[in-house]
Amino acid sequence: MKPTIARCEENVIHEEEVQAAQATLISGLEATYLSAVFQALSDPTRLRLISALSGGELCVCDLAAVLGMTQSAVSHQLRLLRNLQVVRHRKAGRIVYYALEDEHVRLLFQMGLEHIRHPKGDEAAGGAA
Amino acid sequence: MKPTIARCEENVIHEEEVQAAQATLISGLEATYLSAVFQALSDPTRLRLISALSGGELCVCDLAAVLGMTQSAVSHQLRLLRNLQVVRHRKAGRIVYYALEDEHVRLLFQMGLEHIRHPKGDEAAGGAA
DNA sequence: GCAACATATGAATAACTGCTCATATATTCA
DNA sequence: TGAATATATGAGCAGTTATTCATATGTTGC
Repeated sequence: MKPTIARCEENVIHEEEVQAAQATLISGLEATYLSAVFQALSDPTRLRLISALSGGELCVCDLAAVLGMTQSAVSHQLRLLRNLQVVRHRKAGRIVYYALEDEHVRLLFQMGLEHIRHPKGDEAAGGAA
Repeated sequence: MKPTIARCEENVIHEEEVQAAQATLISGLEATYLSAVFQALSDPTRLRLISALSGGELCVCDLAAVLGMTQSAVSHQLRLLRNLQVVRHRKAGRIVYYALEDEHVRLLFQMGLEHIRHPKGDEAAGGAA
């Protein structure tokens, strides 16, 4: 980058910058793990579930009521979050209560929310609430 | 929740908890905006692009070389990131350089990476690098 | 033990997504 | 001006994803 010769030579402008980037590049495995975390947070329904649970434990039917969705749709999403260990659950008879389990997902959620609610000066205006 | 009567009455255990959750629940619009941010970060290729760009500006062909992917695949992803204003670009003749633009995406990326690399004690073991 | 209840699960489906392949577009150079 | 170069774009395609609908599973109470 910033080459004296603005020419992609063999599809690479400057071998040094490429190697420097590769040296610090996250690994394929890190990318896979990290993408799974963000993917958990990439669906509006799941975000709203996490938002509801951030106030404390709730059962499936209450979650369905809060979100205005069917029990089944909620259950499917909870299964996904459970498998990712974002949430934990406990049974009390027929009732199953869910709670947030993964603290760093909670932090990512809160940070993301804070940013869309209060964009900084250099932020794009895509997040005004 | 924590009801004396463990019975979902009309699909809601405790109307109070449901209303409390709804009062603080993120709106559908907030969920949509927030999910877009996390979705930008939910693909391994895009994460690796962001990782490469976090070290500084790079051109498309260098990015393709760094990631070991085709120019086309990289370009498509850059278009998406551009449209989300995660990256900005400048042209120097035929060469197009891309750089990270959205500071809060950068912070989310860094925080997420830090967490998978250094899980805390209460973290699930799904992120060990 | 059977009916009621709360939730989980599976199949289907429409919509979505990332990459390949081809080519359009913009820039440079002889 | 035409060829070469770097990148953007679009169609196609296989794989993925969220919800619906149906039903399986586990728990409770009479």
